[in-house]
Amino acid sequence: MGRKKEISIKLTPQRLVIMEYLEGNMNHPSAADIYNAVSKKYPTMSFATVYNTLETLWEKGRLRELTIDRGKMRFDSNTKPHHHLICVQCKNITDIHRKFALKLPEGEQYNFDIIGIHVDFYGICPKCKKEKNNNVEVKKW
Amino acid sequence: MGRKKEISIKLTPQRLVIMEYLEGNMNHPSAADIYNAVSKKYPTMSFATVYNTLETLWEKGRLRELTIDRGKMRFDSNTKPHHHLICVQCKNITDIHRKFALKLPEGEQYNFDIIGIHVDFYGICPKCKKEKNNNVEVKKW
DNA sequence: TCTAAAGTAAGAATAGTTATTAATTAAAAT
DNA sequence: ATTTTAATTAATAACTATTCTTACTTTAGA
Ligand SMILES: [Mn+2]
Ligand SMILES: [Mn+2]
Ligand SMILES: [Zn+2]
Ligand SMILES: [Zn+2]
Repeated sequence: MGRKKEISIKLTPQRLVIMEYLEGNMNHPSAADIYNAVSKKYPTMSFATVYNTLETLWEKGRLRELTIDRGKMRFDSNTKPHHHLICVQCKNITDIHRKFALKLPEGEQYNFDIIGIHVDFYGICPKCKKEKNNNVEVKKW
Repeated sequence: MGRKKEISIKLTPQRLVIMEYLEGNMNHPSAADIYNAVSKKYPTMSFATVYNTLETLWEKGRLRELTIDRGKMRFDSNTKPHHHLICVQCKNITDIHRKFALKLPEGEQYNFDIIGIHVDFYGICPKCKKEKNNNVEVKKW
């Protein structure tokens, strides 16, 4: 199942600082999150380089792209198969590593070659439950 | 579980033609898909009206918004709880109505109020498997 | 029928992402 | 160690999807 390709890319300082930031990062950052963080360590970093590096890492199987968040991509350096718990209010994303028994129903219309299964749990996280602006409005999920 | 609110909105011709297009539509169209289709029946339709109507229908619980597709929202007029089978090549989305037994692991960090669970199966659909440009490149999933 | 609140259309504005290109650089070849 | 070259970077333009603004129009209730 592991389609991990050889990681043979030029090791530029820009790529190294981005990879260091992503290593073990559990926050599922957006491209802007990554740019803001790595700019501190490497001030001439450009947005294009962040996107290029993310693309390269994805191609090499070192990164997962999440389409969970409305309007922007989120990136996941945890490439082990896992699922997510998403707070619809603060958009926090938590990993769930339990494996679920999920089988497609039989049927000709389902004759897919399956390459991945993602389970998304949507809800309100404990932190958001506590806050006063709790019931203001939960928009868009 | 059904938080279906009263559908009390002004019945404008624009809304009626959009609702008619969505009624029973299994294609999970984007806003542009909807605009292109309803413009034929109602040529002065504007993009803003499409977005406004989709927003209203969503607020009334008559529409589900899918974040499955990179870069653009897809809309689902089937509001019954169900899951999806997504072709990573042609981006076709098929409904799966089987209900799966999915429980969050116990643990304080998982103390969410769960409001929805979505399972996404990713793969290559039968049609795309047949086509010659099959192995050109499967980008982005 | 009258009125007020709500909705529409056109287009400007914004956000996120991708494309372009000249200059730079990592790493392979000598 | 130097040269070579193909890959990478930074700046910024372009693009796509979505949201905002505003003057005008319309629905639905009084
Ligand atoms: Mn994750
Ligand atoms: Mn569906
Ligand atoms: Zn939260
Ligand atoms: Zn397909």
